Amino acid sequence: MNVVLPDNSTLELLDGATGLDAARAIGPKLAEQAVLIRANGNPQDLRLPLEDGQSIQILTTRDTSDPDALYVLRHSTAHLLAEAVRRLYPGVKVAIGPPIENGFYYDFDFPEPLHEEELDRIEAELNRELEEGREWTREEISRDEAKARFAAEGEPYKVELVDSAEGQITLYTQGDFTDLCRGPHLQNSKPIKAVKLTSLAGAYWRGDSDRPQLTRIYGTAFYSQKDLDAHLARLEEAKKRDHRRLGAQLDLFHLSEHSPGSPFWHPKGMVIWNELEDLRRRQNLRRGYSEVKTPLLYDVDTFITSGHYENYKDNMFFVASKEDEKQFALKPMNCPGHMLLFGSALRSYRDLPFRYAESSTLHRDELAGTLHGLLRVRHITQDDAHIFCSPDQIEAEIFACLDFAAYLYDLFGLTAQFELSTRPEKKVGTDEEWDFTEGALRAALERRGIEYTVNEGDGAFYGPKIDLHMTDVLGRSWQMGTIQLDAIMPQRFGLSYMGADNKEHTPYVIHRALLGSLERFIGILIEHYGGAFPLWLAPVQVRVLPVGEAHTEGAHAVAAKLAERGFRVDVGEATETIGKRIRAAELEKVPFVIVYGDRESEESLAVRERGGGQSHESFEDFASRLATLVS
RNA sequence: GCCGGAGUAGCUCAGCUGGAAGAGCAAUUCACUUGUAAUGAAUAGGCCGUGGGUUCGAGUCCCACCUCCGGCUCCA
Repeated sequence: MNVVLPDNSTLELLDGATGLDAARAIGPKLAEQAVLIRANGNPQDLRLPLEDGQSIQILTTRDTSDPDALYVLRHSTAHLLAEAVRRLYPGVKVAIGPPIENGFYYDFDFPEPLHEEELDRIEAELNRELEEGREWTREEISRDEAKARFAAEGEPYKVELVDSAEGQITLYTQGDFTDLCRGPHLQNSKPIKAVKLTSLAGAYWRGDSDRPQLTRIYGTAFYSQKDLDAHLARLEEAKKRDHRRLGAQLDLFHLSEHSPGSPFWHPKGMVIWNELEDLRRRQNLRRGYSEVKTPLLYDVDTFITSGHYENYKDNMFFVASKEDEKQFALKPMNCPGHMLLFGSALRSYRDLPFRYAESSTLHRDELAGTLHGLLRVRHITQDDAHIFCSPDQIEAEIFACLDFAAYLYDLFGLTAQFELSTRPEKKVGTDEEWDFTEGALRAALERRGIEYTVNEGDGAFYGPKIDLHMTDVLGRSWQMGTIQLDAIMPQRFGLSYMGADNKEHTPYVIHRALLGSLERFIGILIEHYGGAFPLWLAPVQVRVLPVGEAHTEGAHAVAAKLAERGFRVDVGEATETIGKRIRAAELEKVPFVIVYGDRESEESLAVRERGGGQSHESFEDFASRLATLVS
């Protein structure tokens, strides 16, 4: 048979030849260094046979940054970790250990709790295995045989995994450890040059919080120590951009134990907040939305009607009134308020769609362990809107939402990943309704040519949704915008409009937030810009520094003239050396610094840009340059 | 909520086997009057997260709680 090599040449092999055979046919050195084969683009174990006509690419220890090559390296390292743990902790049960982005993990059920300090000991044992060297062997066995084998070893998790595994059951063995595994794996442990166990965490078996919690050990591995060092250095750099660190450093916000999960916005943080609010208002106005304001507090009946009480009561804050028997709740979302608003008058099809916009304070009693700086809060502010429309208006409205989102994300140079979430188990409404709403969202994405992934069963209880996700500096994915199509809640609130046929019809509602939560969006922006905001968002846009006390008056005059033109400007008084004040401005990431001394005048200002560039220009030139930059 | 870790000055952190709470930066004052990333000196600043316990003696050891960090679960 023949296979095609990356240079398009053909390699002739015996029938049934494996990837390793192909490597050997090319050269012994290549065979030694081979870690994985890509057959028609798919990663495949070297031990598996090739097929006639396949195009193949052999990955070696030199493909140190190829994602597939790193995956196989880390997957094999995870198996070495399991071997080491089993040797050090008799009685431990092994669960599952896949490679992940930037590393791998392995889940164990330890007889005694494991503590972080013990990671060093495990890492040492793993390195000892590497020194001894390990070879992997692969075998295919029957399902029953595999179950019997793992049952005999006292590995109940593995037995369960065999039951749910699809296709041929394969085992990989190295040292005295055999694991149920689909592969692929390295030939031997020689390519593993650098290993680090990074952290310890609890993780529920099969991701189910009703099942036992296992101990997860995270680690990473590389083809060279240099790559590991670079990876760790990158992590350190990323931590410097962490919005929680920059938030304090730039004096934007803080969090307090007196109100966990609710940011205190400082004056400088509020500047950014208000710029985003202005942006939201301007764009909503331009796109036909109407600003509304609905209460923060509602009787519980409202949330029973909406269905939120049943689904989310554990995450709501309840409030008692001394005069009223009724119990109240702080709104965790705006939809019921907007439903009541729509239902407050008789509506005509001629007036549809209604686009109610409100950026209101919401409270959600999130579990303590899930709070995370600005990215997961209890006090949440969405740039929310609800569009009440007729069936024939749905498509155009969804298109408009997608375009609006694209406009906003482009403005910040952010790229979102789109996800379509479909009917969940706890859905309300009929399958026919869901077929319609899911179909409408899917069609909108496809007709706009947007790439998306599908999260089956991840929709809201009242409708499917398109979510826009962003990644933070440490690679964690967060939901930003969401566009949801709802056929259910308007029915539950008994909403209707009069149609052209003089009959009552139930409107559809599109729930949408595009920035998502203002808190979270600002958190993402802080990390995205590393605190160096573009001029229009910068809390202080220009700082004027008088060289000496004699220049104080002149500096204030320049500052006042800039403030008059609408720029955010302050003066760094001459109480310290000019060098120190410039340094402070750089650390605060102020976009422009004007040094004002004997040599300066309105005709010639000394302008320093963030990062160090210097120029001389007249006040008028500088002011018009700023005006261009913020527009 | 669950697993593991951490809470010492406004910030970043030291404080060993229990024996008189420290440094740098920031702040304040004084001197210097400054030219593009740190002038010098002095001063002030602490319920060592909170509550309980062990001890002659607790920042240090034990218990509970709170908050934060890394994950898991959850995220309308």
